[in-house]
This record gives sequence, structure tokens and C-alpha cells, in this order.
Amino acid sequence: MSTSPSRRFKDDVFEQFARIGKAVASPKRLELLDILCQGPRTVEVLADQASLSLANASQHLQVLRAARLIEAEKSGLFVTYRLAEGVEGFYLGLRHLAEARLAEVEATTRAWLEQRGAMESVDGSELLQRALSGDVTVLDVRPAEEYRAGHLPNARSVPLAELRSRLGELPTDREVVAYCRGPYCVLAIEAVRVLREEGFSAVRLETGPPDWRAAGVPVEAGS
Amino acid sequence: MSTSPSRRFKDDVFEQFARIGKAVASPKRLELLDILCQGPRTVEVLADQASLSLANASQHLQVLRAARLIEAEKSGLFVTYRLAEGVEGFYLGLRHLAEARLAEVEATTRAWLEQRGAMESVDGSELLQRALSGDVTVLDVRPAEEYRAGHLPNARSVPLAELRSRLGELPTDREVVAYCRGPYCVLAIEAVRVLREEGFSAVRLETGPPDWRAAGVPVEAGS
DNA sequence: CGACTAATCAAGAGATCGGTTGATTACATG
DNA sequence: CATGTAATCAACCGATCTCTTGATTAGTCG
Repeated sequence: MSTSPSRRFKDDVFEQFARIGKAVASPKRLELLDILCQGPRTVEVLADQASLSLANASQHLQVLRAARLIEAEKSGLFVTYRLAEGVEGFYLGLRHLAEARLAEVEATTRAWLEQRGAMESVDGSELLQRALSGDVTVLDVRPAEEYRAGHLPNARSVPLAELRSRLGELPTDREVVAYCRGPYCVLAIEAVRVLREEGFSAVRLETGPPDWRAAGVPVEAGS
Repeated sequence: MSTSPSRRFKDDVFEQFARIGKAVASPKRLELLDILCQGPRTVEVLADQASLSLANASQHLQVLRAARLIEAEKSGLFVTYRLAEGVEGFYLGLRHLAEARLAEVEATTRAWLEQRGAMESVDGSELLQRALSGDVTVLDVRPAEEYRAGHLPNARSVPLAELRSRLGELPTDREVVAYCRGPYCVLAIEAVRVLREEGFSAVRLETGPPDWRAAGVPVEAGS
């Protein structure tokens, strides 16, 4: 059976589209994209954060690069990968679609949060407004370096690892809002747990820098 | 080696996200989504338009359904599939990303169009404005049934199959704008070729109903 | 009820994908 | 130039995916 030329054309086109699809068909590659939404990273860091072997991470990154979703830049001994133009928006769109349509995502997160005893879910945008307003203490509990790369205007950097030892710095009469990398990062969840243990009134802001950028919320850089 | 609970959580979450990715990792499934952007269809029609065997189409549709991208409704002997909420936007986003980032898509289309001798590429949005303004003849060359489901305000339905025999209906002193299902549908390309052969000044509008809906362009229904 | 049809199910062959391991390349540094 | 390190390449196995074929399930109609 012979194929019509227009069929061949369509097959070609959709084959191309599917390259993007195939690139985001693997959980690990999605996780790499998620990490890269935070900013450029070297292969080693990516492999570490995504719990992959170096070789495996490198392979996944090359798949993403072949689909033009990320770009590589070699400087000296290190290769730094960054998201390509327009990919952050696409990834967030995929995530939102998954959250909206797959009840399982909600179920998984709920299960995790409940197990950590942190379930009161404050309305996200309202909480973000309060964080921006300045009448709560806003904590950025990511590693200091990530804080430097971009953070909420009046957030102070207190990496989770240092939180316990720096509790004295925090005013005890104000509510504390903690955030980290986004909805599926666990740093802020842990931070809130610690803060509550120590008697603070703390809540978690579920969104992170990528979400804010996409929504046009101002994100400061530097210390 | 034991995995930390937070690693397990992340793995679960990204596994869920990847369900969406896997669903759009196949060219055939993307084509099915593309067709469904035009409106609900039965399995048989989908199989036919995508050049798939019935069983194969059914399988692909079930993959899409498992990812909650489409919904099925059985009425009598037929099962009608439709896009789920928010999926059209996601699909268009994927397509735009592919067009923007994969030079190969551009190359494929260009090759096809050149071969058909139809390469002058008029600016899309400007052409759409002219089509809406009413001072050109606008032809919807899709099957009549699809015209009825939604079309540009002052377009008239002239299915490609009937075009040659109905050329007399068209004013000869005005430019003709023909459109079909979208950028990767070949009906309008063929229509423009025919029209030019017959002495008309004709151009193709590359966008289609899904694009217009996404852009907020009014789309009328009925005859 | 029996014939017919839309759609799905089930099983299998072949291709593709994912991750591991060990070697190799490319660059920096003493 | 020898050494060390970031990253990639190459080969391989098991798992998953795709499509085909043939049987099966639901629903319609005479």
C-alpha cells in the first residue's frame, strides 16, 4: 500500500512534534526540567539533585537538548545547562494540566503532607499577597546561593540547614511564611515543621520563583 | 541502598507528570489530539483521518484517556471522544514550542509548500484581519459538516471536493482567502492551487478554528 | 432470536527506551 | 608532559511501547 504525499507530510510534522513529547515522557527528564526552572546548573549538580548517576543524567540531558528544550554551555571543565526560551512556560503548563486533570497528583501530595502533619492549605494567592505586604516574616529556606539568584522582595535567607541555630534572629510576635523551590520541593515543609515545634506560627507558601516569574511577581536578585 | 521518603514523593509526583508526557510522546496520538481540536469525533472517523487501523486507533485513544486528556461518551453503538478541559491550550502550546524551537518543522513545511508551488507567506494576523473585515471572499474548504460546527463570521462553505464545480459562485474581482483546519491541514493549500489555476487571486490563511478560539477570535456556528 | 456493526480486548513480534558499567574525550593544573 | 576531573560515549540487558491479527463485548435492527 502506498502512502499519499500529504500523509507523508503530516507524519513528518507530527513526528517532529512528538520529539517534544518524547522528551517530557520520562519522569527523570521532567525532574531535570523542574530543577532547571530554578536556574542554570552543571551536570554534576543536576545528577545529584535528581538522584541520578552522572552518566545517566548526562544522557537524559542530551535527550532534552536534542529536543531543543535546554541549551548547553561549556566553560572550562564544566558544562552548564539552561532552559531554552519558552520552555519554562511550557513546563508549567504541563504541570498545571497534570495537577488539574490527574487526581492522583493531588492524592500523592495530600498523602505526603498529611503524613508530615501539615495539611491546612492556605489560599496560595492570598498568602503570596501577605508575604509581599511585609507584615509577616518571610523566610527563603533554600541554599543561600539560590536565594542570591532570585527571591521574594522582603524575604530573608535562612537555609533549612541553618534554621535551628538561627531561630533567635526571628521575631516571635509575627507570623512566619516559609517558601522554597515550589510546590514539590520539601524544604519549606520541613522548615514549617521545625518552626511550629519551636512555637512559631508558621505556614508554607507553596509556590516558588518559577511560578512567580510566570505570574509577573517581582523577583529580586542579589543578597 | 534505601531511598529517602522525600525522594519517593518526588518520584511519585514526576511519575504522574510523565503520564501526560507519555501520552503526547507518540506522533499518532498527537495527530489524534490535533483532529479532536476540531471537535468531537467517533473512533472510526478518527482512525480514518489519522490513517490508523481501528484497533490501533482505539488503543491510542485509550492511552490518551488514561492520561485524562480526552473523554469518551458512548451513545448507542458509537463512542464519541472529545478533548478534556484545558487540553486544547496545552496542545497548541506544545505545537508552538515545536514550531519555535525545532527548525525541522519549518523545514518540512517549507519543503512541502515549495513543492506545491505555494510559498509566498503572508503575515498571518494581518491576513486574518482582512478575512474578518469583509472585503475579501473567505472560503471554508473543509467538509460542510465541519463548517457547521464553527467557522469565521463571513466565510462561506465550499468544501474542496465541490470547489471546481462551484467556481461560478465566486466574484472574480475580489481576492479569495481560503482556510481549512489549521497550519498542517492540506485542504486550503490544494484549494489555493485550484483557484490560481482558474485565474483567481487566492491566498491561504494558515490558522484554523482551534487557533482562533485560543486567540479569542469570534467563531460562528450553524450554517 | 440471529445477523450485523462499533469498539474493545488479548496476545505476540519487533522496535525503542532506560539505566548500568567501563572506556574515552576534553580541559586544567602542577 | 603527567595527573586529575567533568562530561560524554559505547555497549549491553531488561522493560516498555507500537502495531498487527484474531477473538470478544455491547448495542441495533430486522
